[in-house]
Amino acid sequence: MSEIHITLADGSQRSFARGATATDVAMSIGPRLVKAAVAAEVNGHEADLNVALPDGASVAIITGDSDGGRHVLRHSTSHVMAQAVTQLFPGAKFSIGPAITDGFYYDFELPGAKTFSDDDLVAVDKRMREIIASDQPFVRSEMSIDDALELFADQPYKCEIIERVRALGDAPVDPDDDDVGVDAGEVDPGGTVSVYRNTPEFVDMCRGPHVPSTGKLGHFKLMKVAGAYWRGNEKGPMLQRIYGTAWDSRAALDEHLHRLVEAEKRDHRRLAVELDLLSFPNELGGGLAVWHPKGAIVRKQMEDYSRQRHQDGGYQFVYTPHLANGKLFETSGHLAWYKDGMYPPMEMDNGTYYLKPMNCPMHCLIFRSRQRSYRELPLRLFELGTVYRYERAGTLHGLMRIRGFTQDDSHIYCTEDQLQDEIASLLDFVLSVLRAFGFTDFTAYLSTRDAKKSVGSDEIWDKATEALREALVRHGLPFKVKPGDAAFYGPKIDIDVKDAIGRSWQLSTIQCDFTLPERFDLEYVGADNARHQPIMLHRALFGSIERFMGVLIEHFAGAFPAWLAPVQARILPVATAHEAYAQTTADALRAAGFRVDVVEANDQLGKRIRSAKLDKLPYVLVVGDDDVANHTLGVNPRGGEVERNVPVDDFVARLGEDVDAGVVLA
RNA sequence: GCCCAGAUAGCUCAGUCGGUAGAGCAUUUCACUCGUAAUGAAAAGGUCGAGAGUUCGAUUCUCUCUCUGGGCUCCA
Repeated sequence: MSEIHITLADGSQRSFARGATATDVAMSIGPRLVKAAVAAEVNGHEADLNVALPDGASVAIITGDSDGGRHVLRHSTSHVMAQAVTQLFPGAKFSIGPAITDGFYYDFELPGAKTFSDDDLVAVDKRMREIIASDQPFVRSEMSIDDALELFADQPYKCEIIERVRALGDAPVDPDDDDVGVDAGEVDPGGTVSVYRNTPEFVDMCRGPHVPSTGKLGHFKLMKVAGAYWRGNEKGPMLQRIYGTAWDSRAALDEHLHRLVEAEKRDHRRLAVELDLLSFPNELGGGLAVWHPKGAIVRKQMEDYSRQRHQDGGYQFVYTPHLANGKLFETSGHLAWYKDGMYPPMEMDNGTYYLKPMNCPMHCLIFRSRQRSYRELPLRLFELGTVYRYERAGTLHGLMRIRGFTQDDSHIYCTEDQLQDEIASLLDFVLSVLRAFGFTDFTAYLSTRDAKKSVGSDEIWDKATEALREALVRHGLPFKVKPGDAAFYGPKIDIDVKDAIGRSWQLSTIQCDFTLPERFDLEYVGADNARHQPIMLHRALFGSIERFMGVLIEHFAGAFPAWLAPVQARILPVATAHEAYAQTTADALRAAGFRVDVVEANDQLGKRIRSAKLDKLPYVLVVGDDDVANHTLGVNPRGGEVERNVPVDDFVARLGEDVDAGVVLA
């Protein structure tokens, strides 16, 4: 038999000479496909284009413009980078170099503990392009573990990976297991090791597949150098990581780089300064922000809305102090678990005080302040509570990760019977509030126990986890599980939202807690006149006001909807003669409840309009002779066309509608 | 906390191979009074992040610290 039969992706069958490869299959379809092909899927498994196909195989060609294809391009490019680095820095050890979202990285240890500089990056880039120009083949071979250990004898990280996989033996590899997942991509645990050789000198261990030759690559850019711990272990060696991005075409690469530039323009740290919303003065210390008047207006709108919704939702408002005796946090367990994350103690003559890192212990004290009846449950305590956490220096990030912040924090005490309903209605509440701020795309996560980082019995954890899971199922909100991601006191549901340019942010959290009620000896008198322990839910919708503000700034790119905008309309008199009318009109709009300012005619109109547009105001209003005569406005809406001769009353109604439309009480 | 890169006017940045600094925008003033994205002129604005060291002299070189950016780790 000299022919083999191949089934293509569309279901059709073709015959090829024995020994035919996926490249031959692609060639039989068309030359453009050959050019675009980077790998193949053979019987459901990714494979190199140039391996001989078995008879009867199902073959799909993977092209560079698919997700799988880009993955192959990126992974192959990372090999090229490793080769470039080992050429430029003889003696460099390389560890792992996977494809990641939008790109790839490779971790190195350079001889003499050298670190990469930006100049080195330029040199690496140049050498990579030489390697690509020389069109080296990626030649796959397989060998025994012992042979691989010998081949990589001078590459300790590779040897460590091989040894680890050998230690696993034939045990099935769980790609979600952090301890093996990284290595699993590099080595086949079946007892053999596959390697890809580009040159007599450069060979890397890899499961593949790869492009047939380096000539297929080239649309890449090295992005940055970073330190990264070997195997993610903080106690282990710090390797040098180079990140790059790679695409199937110049256009796709350029588009990606353009997206990065656009995302940078939305950066809340930049917009916060440009729009005069808030700042992070060095004098305050790291991770602490001050809110300027314009930012404070946005914040007040957020807070007012939040308070209104909580009031409507049956919450009771409370206030608690910013610091407390350390005994409180011993009782709660926070000192035992998070002392490093708390600001250091203040030794006073009557005890040791700490800034509060959480509001929950104080809310528990409120619950405990008197005997509680089952008739009071669910008891929902709400506070915009400001907390302080000493986040490690390297982790701070604008408003997103900050040391002093205010949570829209609530603790709900309820009976076991009420738990399901409470969580389910809470999910409705969360999504409804988030929708009011313009978010429509949500992802829920259920975080489960990490036995090493938690307190409480298995029974309690199981009960709490099931309650959350059941509520998610009942609610119909799709969710994913994050194993071991729970807080120390209980499992949680996190809600991520997608912003206007598709990035995900974790905002809301609902946490189930059997532990604090126990630690604080909380109890209520039930209908049976006996004492029972309530269950406690922790929840925040914004997460923190600061972080939510940061997300809003980036989501709206600083162009807040009318109900949130610090200035809703700016009136520009065409000339000084129109200023009195401008002021009168501004007063009328203010009387109608709007935030309006006037910029006098000291500069040209065009310049003032430009300035107002850069401030991203919802409306710019121009008033001249006609308007003074007719009690009208020129209306220049953000993102719309200029309208002339709009009666003031009409505009008042219109702005009112805009504002109302922003607060949909869904 | 770890690796790398930074910190110069309110903002964005240039510059000084060691001799105490400059632009644009913003601000103020003057002129212009203009109908939808940058009028012109002038003025003012900086102990060049902080401290120490080397030096006749440090914003510049060295060290430490603080803060920032990108990662890693962490995130109650």
